[in-house]
Amino acid sequence: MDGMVEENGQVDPLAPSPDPQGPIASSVQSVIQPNQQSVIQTAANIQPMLGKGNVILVSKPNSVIQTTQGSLQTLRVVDAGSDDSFSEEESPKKRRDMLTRRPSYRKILNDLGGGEIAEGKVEQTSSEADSELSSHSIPYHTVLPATAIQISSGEGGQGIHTLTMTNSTAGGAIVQYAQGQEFFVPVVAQSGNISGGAGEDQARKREMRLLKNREAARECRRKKKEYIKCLENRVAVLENQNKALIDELKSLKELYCQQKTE
DNA sequence: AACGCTTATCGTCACACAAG
DNA sequence: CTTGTGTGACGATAAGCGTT
Repeated sequence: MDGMVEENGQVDPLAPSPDPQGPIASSVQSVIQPNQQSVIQTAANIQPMLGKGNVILVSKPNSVIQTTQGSLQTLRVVDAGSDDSFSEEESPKKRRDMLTRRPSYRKILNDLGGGEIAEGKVEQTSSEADSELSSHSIPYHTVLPATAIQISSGEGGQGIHTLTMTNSTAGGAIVQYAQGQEFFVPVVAQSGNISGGAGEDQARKREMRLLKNREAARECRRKKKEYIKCLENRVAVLENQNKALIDELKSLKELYCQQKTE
């Protein structure tokens, strides 16, 4: 569990881990209902799900973190603050926005302080980038290993960054890198052909847009998958809660009947 | 092995929306 | 208004699987 519980009750898997050691590798995804006692469940093979120093914000005490092995984990209850909480009197519009609109990728990046990609982001290996670029007929050159240059982008500065090449063509050249990976410089114009006409410029822009959109689509699908996992997990959690409440009601009824007959 | 079906994944397009 | 981004929709492709 490396996400902060959002004010709308969802655990944002993209949120930064409070653990300074970085995100936990597990991918527990849970949904916590606002203003109610909640249960966080983990998959059977994921434990411990909370690293030391992780904080979960819930607005109700007595919430439970439960694993499928039946073990409970201590939950540090922190006052989430009234400003961020999801009050019952929230306007329907705002409430709907909160429930239906997930934070944009840009906002997530801003929240992360400068471009940390979520832990689920699959870093593009050199071979993948190779096939990616070659499959779209963009010639490229391997320039140098990434370890030769260090670029700091604040805490957790990892992920794909876009740099602008000063000696590039008007459209600029994209330099993508991932930690430990190589740099690739897409060559969109052959040497001596840099001053190409408007048609080439259009084609270059289109190529850039397609490349960006391709990556955006990937990211979008990844987030969508996580969101669906969250919903599925929520179903499981609510079913368990429902079952527990039914059992509790049953035992209370029996107890009541026993006392009544005595 | 060949075929058909299902499912997952990917790239692209079109559109809505936010920011400048 | 322009530009950039996120996402739904659509088609193409590959992989897995059962049937013949």
